[in-house]
Amino acid sequence: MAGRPKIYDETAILDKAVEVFWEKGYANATADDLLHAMGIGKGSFYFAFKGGKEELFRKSMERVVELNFKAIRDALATCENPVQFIRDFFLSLTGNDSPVGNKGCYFGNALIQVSADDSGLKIIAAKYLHLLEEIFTEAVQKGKDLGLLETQELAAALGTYLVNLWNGLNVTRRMETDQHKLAELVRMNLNILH
Amino acid sequence: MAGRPKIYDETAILDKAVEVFWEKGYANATADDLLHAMGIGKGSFYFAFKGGKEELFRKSMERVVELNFKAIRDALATCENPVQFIRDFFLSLTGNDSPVGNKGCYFGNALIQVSADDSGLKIIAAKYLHLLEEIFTEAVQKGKDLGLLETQELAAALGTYLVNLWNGLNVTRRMETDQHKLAELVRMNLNILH
DNA sequence: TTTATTTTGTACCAATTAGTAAAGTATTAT
DNA sequence: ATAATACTTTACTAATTGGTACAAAATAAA
Repeated sequence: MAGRPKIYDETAILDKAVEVFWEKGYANATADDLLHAMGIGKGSFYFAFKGGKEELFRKSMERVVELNFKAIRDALATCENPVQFIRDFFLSLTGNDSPVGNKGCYFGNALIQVSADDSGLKIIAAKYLHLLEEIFTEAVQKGKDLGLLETQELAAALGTYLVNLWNGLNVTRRMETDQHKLAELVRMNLNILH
Repeated sequence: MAGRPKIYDETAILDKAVEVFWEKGYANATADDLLHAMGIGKGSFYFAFKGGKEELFRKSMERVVELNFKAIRDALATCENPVQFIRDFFLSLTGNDSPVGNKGCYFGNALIQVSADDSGLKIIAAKYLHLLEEIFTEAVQKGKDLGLLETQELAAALGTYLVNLWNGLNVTRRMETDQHKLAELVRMNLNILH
């Protein structure tokens, strides 16, 4: 295999694209915004991402799953108290220093920002949110198996509950900056884990 | 006051604009889309809405509040069981025939779709979501006053809880089409009203 | 060194964007 | 009728959009 070598790191520029999409939203992020942030020219871009903006966004979603969801799943797999982990996870969302910030959920945003004709992207975003739901469900099941939960609710139902809480918080955070109210809101919701 | 009379009904074309914004999203709705749906020319449009798309959206938000939130508030004011009203309200969101459909919340959508530089619109959208929160809070307070609720939680905290549920459902509906799961999700959330 | 292969930079393009300018039309007040 | 006002139509513009074409450049293999 011969040929001129790439002068950029594929995942590095993908991370830059993620930043732009997350900050500006899918519809508002222009090709120029993205190219500038990625630091590559049009030729390189359309060579690497033949599908243009849509393909870039698809790959950026994969990257976000890789970076964020896998990390959560791994942490849950190794931690000894998955229920406490979930509590801490949601409470951390109420702070100013939240990893999510006020940028919201990458996939929830996508579901709302992507135009109707790009329904393929929406389906993928929904799929990844279902993955998050599964992660929550597994954590709850593990908590039950360990005898940390006495609730009669099914683990799957609680997984749905938690992904809905996640979806809600990512919107509510944008209308409500009072951290105490947010923390109180999370506390009330987490009462379901008993 | 003299002058050529308008040949269209101001609120009628506003309703058309609401449809387009709700269907396509703020960023994806082009001036052409809007003008075509409203059935007026550019001249008339920029005459009636000097601020262009942004002003149109601001007025469209007012219109949605007028049509939707005021109706909820009025219904709550006259109904005899506000708690049951809230239960019915949320359960109705889980059906296919939901008034919200899969278009989501006009204001939640706005918070996520509007670009960062249009922060004025976001502030207004957040304000209207706070209005919804107040409506929920009042309903809960009324339920408490009537002795329909024995919970120790404050009405305001429950109002926040309910607006967060609203925000969550409007996203979760887009990833989860199974109505039974949605109904179960709502049931679990409404257990907090006891 | 030549050739094949892969990547990059530049110039270009057609379509669409939001928005303006201005001439013309329909009405009321005088 | 005439003038003042309020609205509409049409044509235009300047900028930006995503995307393409293609020659030049950088490398590995022959």
